[in-house]
Amino acid sequence: MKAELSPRQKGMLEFMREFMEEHQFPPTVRDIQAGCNISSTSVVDYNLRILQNRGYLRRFADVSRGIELLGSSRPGRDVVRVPIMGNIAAGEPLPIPGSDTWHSGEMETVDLPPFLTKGKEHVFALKVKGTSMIDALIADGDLVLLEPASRASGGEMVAARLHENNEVTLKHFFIENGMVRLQPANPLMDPIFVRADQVSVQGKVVGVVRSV
Amino acid sequence: MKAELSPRQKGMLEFMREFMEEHQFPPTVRDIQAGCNISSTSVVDYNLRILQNRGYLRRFADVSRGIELLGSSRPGRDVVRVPIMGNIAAGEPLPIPGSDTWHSGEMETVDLPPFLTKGKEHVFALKVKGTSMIDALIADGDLVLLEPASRASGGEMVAARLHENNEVTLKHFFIENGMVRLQPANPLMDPIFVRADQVSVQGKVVGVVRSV
DNA sequence: CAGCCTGGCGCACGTATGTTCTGTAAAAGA
DNA sequence: TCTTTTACAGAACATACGTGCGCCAGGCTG
Repeated sequence: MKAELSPRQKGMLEFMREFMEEHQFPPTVRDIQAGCNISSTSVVDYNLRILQNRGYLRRFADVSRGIELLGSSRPGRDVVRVPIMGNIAAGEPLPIPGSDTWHSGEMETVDLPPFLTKGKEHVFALKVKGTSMIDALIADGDLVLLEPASRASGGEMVAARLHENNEVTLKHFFIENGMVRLQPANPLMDPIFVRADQVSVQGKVVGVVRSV
Repeated sequence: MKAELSPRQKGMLEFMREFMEEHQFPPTVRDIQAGCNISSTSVVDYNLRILQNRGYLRRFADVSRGIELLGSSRPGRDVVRVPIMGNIAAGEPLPIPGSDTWHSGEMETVDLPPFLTKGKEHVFALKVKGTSMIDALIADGDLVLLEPASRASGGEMVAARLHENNEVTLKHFFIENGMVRLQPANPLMDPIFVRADQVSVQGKVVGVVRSV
């Protein structure tokens, strides 16, 4: 089977994407025919069939506009809605979501590409206030994405609360013979060592988003 | 006009949203009829008409599945497709897009929430290799979002090429009596001063995305 | 009560739309 | 050369689907 797409097939794909941008339903066979200057509906059907076999789309038999665009070039659709639970700042407790606080209704949210949350459930976002996270390569105004967790395995970036001064900090988490090592993401900075009962994990960091 | 929606109308709205999650085309009148246990298509049409008048949706006459859901609960839609033009690493030139290289066809892309690009045109992304951008609070593997530019005004974060060693670096850009000051985002680190003809701006940084 | 809304029902009509059948012509094998 | 495959054309067919019409049951109002 040939790997290349004919120019007509490429044109049809592009037209279908543009069409779905404008309306939010797929075009009919005759829409494609008119939009791509094709003289017969059977030609559209013919090429649609090919595009389907190559995995560019799926068709539903006997369903009007029954075309489902597949593959990488499908805009929209794959976004994950993540709630912004509040702020994170030095010296303040982390607003961890209880299962009760989980109405996404009327809470501020962001739509993010799924590669940032990678299937993790209950990911939430916090807005960073201040520069106290700078050793985690996180600046003022950044959005950190967290996954609720109370334990962590070696090397994961976590939001850790130090009982001593009740501060929350973002560090890489290691356990080394009974002690916890909190390693800043910036290799130029020194790690912190604390007793395991003097630190508690509040969540795992799954991503950071910065808008300048 | 009554403000409340009848339970049947709410059910129809919910059904339509669920339907569009599953497929990516709107349901027909008869789909809604079956999905909401309504005994006649005309009832569906009747309530659809009401929902349209209240601004919950738009309908296209004589078009199968010609229903366009409006309002806040429309996920997807607002995403910006940004091409990933390549890598950015210390000592390597920046792959700046020419207008010829602008076919989004067959190029790797990411869908991002629009607050990251904020209306800027031709934004593109580069994947950071290595830790050379660490003074800009950018880690290995981060995705930096750039807007093509050859000039910058005071304080903007730019991708600047130093002619001396032909390195590209991300810094805040300032002009101070004929000299250019490149200020790292990390306030603990010292700025670089160079002659204006010894540096060229390659683009403005508009955002950073990190997936851990 | 007659009128007149609202909300619902069933049906049938017409068109919008997917599908298929019959050809044609150029390219590709053999 | 003959055959096969690819790509397209045109038309007819079958059905998916929106829409309009008539009707009915309650709840008002005069």
